[in-house]
Amino acid sequence: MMAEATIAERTHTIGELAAISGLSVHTLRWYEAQGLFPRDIPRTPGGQRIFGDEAVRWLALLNRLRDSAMPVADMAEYSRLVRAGEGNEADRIALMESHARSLDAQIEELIACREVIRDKIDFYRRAVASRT
Amino acid sequence: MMAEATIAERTHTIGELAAISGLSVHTLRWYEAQGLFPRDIPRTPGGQRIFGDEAVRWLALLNRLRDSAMPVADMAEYSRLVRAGEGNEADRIALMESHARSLDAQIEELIACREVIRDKIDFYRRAVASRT
DNA sequence: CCTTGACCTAGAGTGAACTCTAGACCTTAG
DNA sequence: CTAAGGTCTAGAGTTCACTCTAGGTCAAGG
Repeated sequence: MMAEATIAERTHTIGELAAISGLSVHTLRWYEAQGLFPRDIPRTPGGQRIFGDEAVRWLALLNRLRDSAMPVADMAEYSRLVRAGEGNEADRIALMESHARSLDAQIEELIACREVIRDKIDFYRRAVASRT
Repeated sequence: MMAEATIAERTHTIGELAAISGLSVHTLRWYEAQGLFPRDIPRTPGGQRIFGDEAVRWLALLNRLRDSAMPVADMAEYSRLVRAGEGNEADRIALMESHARSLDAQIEELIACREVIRDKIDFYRRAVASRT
């Protein structure tokens, strides 16, 4: 029983993938044009895109990268490395480590900002309280 | 001695303020046009802007807000509240608390991203190591 | 078959936040 | 007084990351 395949890859239309990934259909097509997929997207005979679960996972990663302010150009560079296949791990590590450093800096910056904001809020609260 | 004033406010030209704040001269003029200063900037008889240390401190705050992704429109709203003077502390608190929540969300998001990136780096390191 | 809704491409348009240009004016050191 | 360099305004231009339009094509239900 269940002899066909161990991993059942589901396929998705671009509309389904949009619903799953939270990106718009327009954006997905634009992402493809920007080279943000690590392999060519197969098509139906009629020319419509067929995405696999691989694409779903890949977009989850891209969403992380974008949410941490990686420029699209850098995501494209990373996609290019993955597309090129094994052997360029050093480049991928370099790219990711550079981004990790940016991420550390962003987090530190935001924590400092939060302190400033909290001080402001405290200050206004006290100003209000002292006018009882 | 020193009878004139207890606080010696230094004045700055727009170029000096740009050097201090890290913003460009163009951006400072644009900020003023967007209503991002809590009071009118005085001018020389010839029409050139005169900034005080107050402006330096204000821009330090704006830089914090901008670095934590507050839209210019929100900074303008905050400036408007400060410009209006005492009495609207509740509004200022609401604005800042809303931003603090956004900040908390951003920080959480970035920490999650950092985990993903670190996992990726570890994965590539192991891939490289296993090819000794 | 036929309709209807999703999909296709190429390219134009949008919004945010700057960034720069042109041509005139101001300020200050010599 | 003059020259050099900073500043002025109004408005155009840029970059990024989408977002939408027009004019078609495709696929699935009835």
